[in-house]
Amino acid sequence: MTASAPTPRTGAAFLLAQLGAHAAGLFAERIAGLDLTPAQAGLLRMLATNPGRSQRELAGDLGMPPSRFVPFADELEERGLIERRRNPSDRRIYALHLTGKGEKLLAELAQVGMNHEQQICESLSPEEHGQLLELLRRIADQQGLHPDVHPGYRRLHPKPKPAHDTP
Amino acid sequence: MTASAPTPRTGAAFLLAQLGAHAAGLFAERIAGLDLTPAQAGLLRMLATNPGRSQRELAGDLGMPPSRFVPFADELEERGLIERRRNPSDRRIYALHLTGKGEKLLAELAQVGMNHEQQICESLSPEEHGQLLELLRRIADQQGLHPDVHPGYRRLHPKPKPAHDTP
DNA sequence: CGATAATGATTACAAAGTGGAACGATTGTC
DNA sequence: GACAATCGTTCCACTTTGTAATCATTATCG
Repeated sequence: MTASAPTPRTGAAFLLAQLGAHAAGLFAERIAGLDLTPAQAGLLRMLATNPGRSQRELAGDLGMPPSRFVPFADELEERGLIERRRNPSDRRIYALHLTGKGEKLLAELAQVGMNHEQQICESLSPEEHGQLLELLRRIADQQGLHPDVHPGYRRLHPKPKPAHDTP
Repeated sequence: MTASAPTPRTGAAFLLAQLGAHAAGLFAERIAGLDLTPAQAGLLRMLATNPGRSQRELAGDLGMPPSRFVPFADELEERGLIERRRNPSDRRIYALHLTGKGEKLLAELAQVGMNHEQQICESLSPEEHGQLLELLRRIADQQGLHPDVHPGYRRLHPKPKPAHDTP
């Protein structure tokens, strides 16, 4: 076969971007069954691990302007998944918390995440899966990525799903 | 340290999505110096490896509707990077080709890609880098991903670069 | 202690991005 | 030779996006 390739056309960085978008899209499809977007799921997880933060902080971590965070949180609050609590010492701030319903949904979300993980890593042996995890964690750590947020959360609506059954 | 984690909060799938978005964003910043978006770079590469295809085909691979592909290709043509050639046997079709200028830019792009790869995999030994490549390729292959396109190409404008020098 | 600046949440709004439908031109089918 | 299909393109309504202005509350400071 031919030898020299001008570009490493399938370098690790490109594969990461490609697989990342693929995995993110697949995950978005899965959680659409729970009426959640990736950004919404991300917020729920953030609130679970770190409750009581202000909206501005959360918006910052999600990479979206505060103005768009408001209706974003509104919907989740109307659905009874999160709660806005006033801070008595500083009444400007809304401390966001997960409701019981929100925690329940988060549990379902965890299950979905497990299935998703399995689907993505289907072609890997348990040892290889462990290897991959370690390599990815190392890179993520060295690149200074926070454990809960990724830049893709900026986008609210992934897409309205042109399904495969409507002719 | 604490033991049970309700969710594999840093599973491989999540890390892939996170790192993928990170790598894609970083790459977008790099090629912004060449006045290119990821989608534009993707098209150039597609034309290099597979010239003469129709606009509809290319739009399909890029995941965008033909209506948006037209101005997208227009700009690249105005900049003299690609060429629309009429097919004598079927005058409906425009066969897209890379110009000399386009090939030249693609070479620069390859260089950028190498630097980018190095930056992402900085924390890995050569052996580990090879391991990662093999694992990612296996997954990508099993997930049915084409070697040249990834779903992130759907988006045209990555962002207007909020630089770090303008107060 | 009262005026002023600063911060958080929210609203208003203009600009841009997006996909689907409609339109000529050309080609395949029968 | 009429009719459906295909390609490139234009048109357009709809949504998404970020910035600026607004209101309430708190810190600063003379």
